[in-house]
Amino acid sequence: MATVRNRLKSMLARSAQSIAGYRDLETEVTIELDIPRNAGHGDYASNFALAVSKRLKRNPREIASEIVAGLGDSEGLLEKVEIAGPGFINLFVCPSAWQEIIREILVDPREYGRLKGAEHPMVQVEFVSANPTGPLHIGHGRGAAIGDVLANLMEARGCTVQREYYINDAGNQMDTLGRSLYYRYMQEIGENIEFPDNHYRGDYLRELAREFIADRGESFRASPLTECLPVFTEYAGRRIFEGIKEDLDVFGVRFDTWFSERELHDRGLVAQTIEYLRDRGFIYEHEGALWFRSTTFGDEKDRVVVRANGVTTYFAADLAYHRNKFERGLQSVIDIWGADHHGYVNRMVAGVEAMGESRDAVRIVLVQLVNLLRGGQPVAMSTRGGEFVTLREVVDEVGKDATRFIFLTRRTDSPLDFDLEVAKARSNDNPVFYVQYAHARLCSIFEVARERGLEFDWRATTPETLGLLQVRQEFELMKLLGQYPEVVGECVRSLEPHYIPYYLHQLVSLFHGYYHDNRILGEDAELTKARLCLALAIKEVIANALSLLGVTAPEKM
RNA sequence: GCGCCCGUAGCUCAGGUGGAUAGAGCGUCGGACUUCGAAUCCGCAGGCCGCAGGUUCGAAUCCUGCCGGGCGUACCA
Repeated sequence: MATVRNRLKSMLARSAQSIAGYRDLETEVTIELDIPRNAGHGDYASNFALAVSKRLKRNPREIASEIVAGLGDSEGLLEKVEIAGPGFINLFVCPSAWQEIIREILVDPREYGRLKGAEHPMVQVEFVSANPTGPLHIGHGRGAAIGDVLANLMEARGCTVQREYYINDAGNQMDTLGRSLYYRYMQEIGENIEFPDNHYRGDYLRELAREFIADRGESFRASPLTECLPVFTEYAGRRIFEGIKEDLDVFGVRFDTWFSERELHDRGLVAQTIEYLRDRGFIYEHEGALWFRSTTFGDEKDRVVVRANGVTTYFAADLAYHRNKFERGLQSVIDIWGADHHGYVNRMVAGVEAMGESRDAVRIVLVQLVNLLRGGQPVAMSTRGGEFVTLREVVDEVGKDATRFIFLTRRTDSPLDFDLEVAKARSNDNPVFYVQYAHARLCSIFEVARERGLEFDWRATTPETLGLLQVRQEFELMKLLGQYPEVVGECVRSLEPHYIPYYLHQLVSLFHGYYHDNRILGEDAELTKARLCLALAIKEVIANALSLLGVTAPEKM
């Protein structure tokens, strides 16, 4: 069913067609509805008359009254309409329209807020994609949460979504990793050898070296590095990657596909892509290197794809990778990147466009950095320096739910302070418990109802019974429940999940206040039924929203 | 230097496509449990929305210029 807002919008749009002079305008003015802050201004308000008054050269209040006169409210949606101030049209919706929302939710709670369109565009969300040279850190965790939830949201809006992890397992960073393990290995078996600069210093490689010794013994003591390096590289890469998968699993993140960069090279796709772009006239030679003409598509300078020494760049692999994505039949690609990669956005979009895709076939979400704090004090983080806090440590310490919720409660392009002490607190500081508590509390109401032998089936509840919901907070709750589909839609439109946690907080806060002031299980049997319907709808929407966030909705806490 | 992002309450942050009196949490202070969960609720205080112009009926929101902060500016990965 269309939302109340959309039904009102089309009513207004029909009426606007009959305004004198409106149809002569070259472009239509889209009708938008605001929810006024002040309840006296109605449930929804339109500024349409103000927006067109200049172009029609007419008084906005006159226009507004014509629109109001022409409103055909065949559904009986409106209780009253007022023209206010300079020409706002304030719409007051009938109570029954809000009460219907409860039934709409309860018919299929898990589908509420979702869209089942005829089209199911194939969308890929590529995220995390951390180099397999060390464990995931807290910043990766933020990208993981955002990517995972965006994927959930796209699915909710009718897309077929593929979650992909791009593994940067090519290039000399893997050799550096292998050498790093080798040096730790030699140290662990008692060789007096210095750990060189520019290698991975993290403690995880000391641990890995000890595991390696347990697995393979000390037989490489006499082997020259050049000879045994592949063994160390393979071991380190494999074990670290296994660790990454496990950490993601604990964090509740799963991928459909793992795409290897090395495979891209091995299958010749990088070379093929360069040839493909050369055929299309976007590759030229300059000072011994091959360049991609990304300036054609708005990049600030052209980019090297093959260096003078014959080695392809990372960007060349990225071009091949994105070409491959579209060849796999994806219609839309969303890349979740760390904000420190923002300089690569233009060249990547240029690359996609050069391959004949539209500019917006690829959308890049930049996730800002996470500042890790403990009790207000910064915690130093540096991969090479080896002093950092892993995602796993954070999740083990503060839990999956709190970690995800905090990551998702900020705009993606806003830097995030993550304080371990706050995240760990089982208190008001921690918004996830506030929301989860409401769910547990709602569950316990139904538990008590059962204990009291109360017969309750929302299907048997009539509109007349729901009409007993008349308290101010009940209307506020019903209206807010009605907004949920729009909130989900807004997240998808803007690729920003944070609206969901804010919505949840608002909903739960309203509920806690309502609960405090009113008895759900009261003296009046019919009113109790009506309130249980409302309570059930709230509980379902909370669970629905939490599941989109990948956060559990506990029945008890 | 150039580019991208950000400056909103003491702190951390929300404020689609411009709307009517700028919001929340935390913190401070003061109240509310004999009841369906007090991990809750209610109230007080707290603001030149970085600064200065501009656009218009109307700007936290759009434009320009400053100031301040983060990141990026490789034939690295």
